[in-house]
Amino acid sequence: MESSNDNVRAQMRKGVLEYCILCILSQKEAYASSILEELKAVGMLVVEGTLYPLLIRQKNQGLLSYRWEESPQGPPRKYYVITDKGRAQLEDMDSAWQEMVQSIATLKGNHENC
Amino acid sequence: MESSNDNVRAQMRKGVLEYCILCILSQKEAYASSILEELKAVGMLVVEGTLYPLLIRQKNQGLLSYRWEESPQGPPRKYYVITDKGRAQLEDMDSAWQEMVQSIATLKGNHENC
DNA sequence: TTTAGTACCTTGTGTTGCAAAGTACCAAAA
DNA sequence: TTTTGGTACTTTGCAACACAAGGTACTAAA
Repeated sequence: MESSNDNVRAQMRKGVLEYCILCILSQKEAYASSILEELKAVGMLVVEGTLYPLLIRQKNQGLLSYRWEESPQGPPRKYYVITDKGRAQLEDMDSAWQEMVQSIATLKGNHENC
Repeated sequence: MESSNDNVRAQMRKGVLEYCILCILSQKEAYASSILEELKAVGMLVVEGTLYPLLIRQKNQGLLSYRWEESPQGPPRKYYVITDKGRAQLEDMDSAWQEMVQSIATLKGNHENC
């Protein structure tokens, strides 16, 4: 049996990834592989099969757009760009995240033994 | 179209609810309705159809056990109790949660405009 | 021409939260 | 007694999601 630890983290990541993507793209344009690198750098491991459908979903929702750009090496890259609608959603998610952090802090405060 | 805000929060809750339940039960035994009240009190709104299957899952995983107790009014209550295995998992989730909070803080640090 | 590296995409599976509806116990009112 | 309302637990069907695995395509070097 593998460590249950991995599964715990995988479950917690759900629903937060979309927030991370918008956060990254709010600063600068990026293509999928570079986003994967950035997430990996902060300890949020994600795989391609998760990220690509997520980017496509966010594009279809109007949160992102993209443009193609030549790569110095290899096939062209699809650079994603956050839209105004995406920035608005990011603000919503920012509030939602902070509220959730607060909720759990309160729960832990009520139950010191956590 | 309804506020996208609700959906944002619903998505973020995923994977964190299990953590909240263990946190609440780590302090004292509780039955489903009282857990719902406590979650509502800290702003983590959940409905019955979510909580009951979750409790059953955790019980089947050996994280919880339960006992029946008479109610002063109405049908008997199913009091859930955290097990040693549940406490171990709670420690894992505690680490996982803190790491995720840190990851997002780092992402936001890298991108001040978030 | 073949190989290696980079990049993007799709399919199938299992898990999960939720809405909605159902079952059952109890006590007070009709 | 029967009905009503409150409390509590359960189940079913659905949609969204992360992920594993496999696939396609472009480029350049061997």
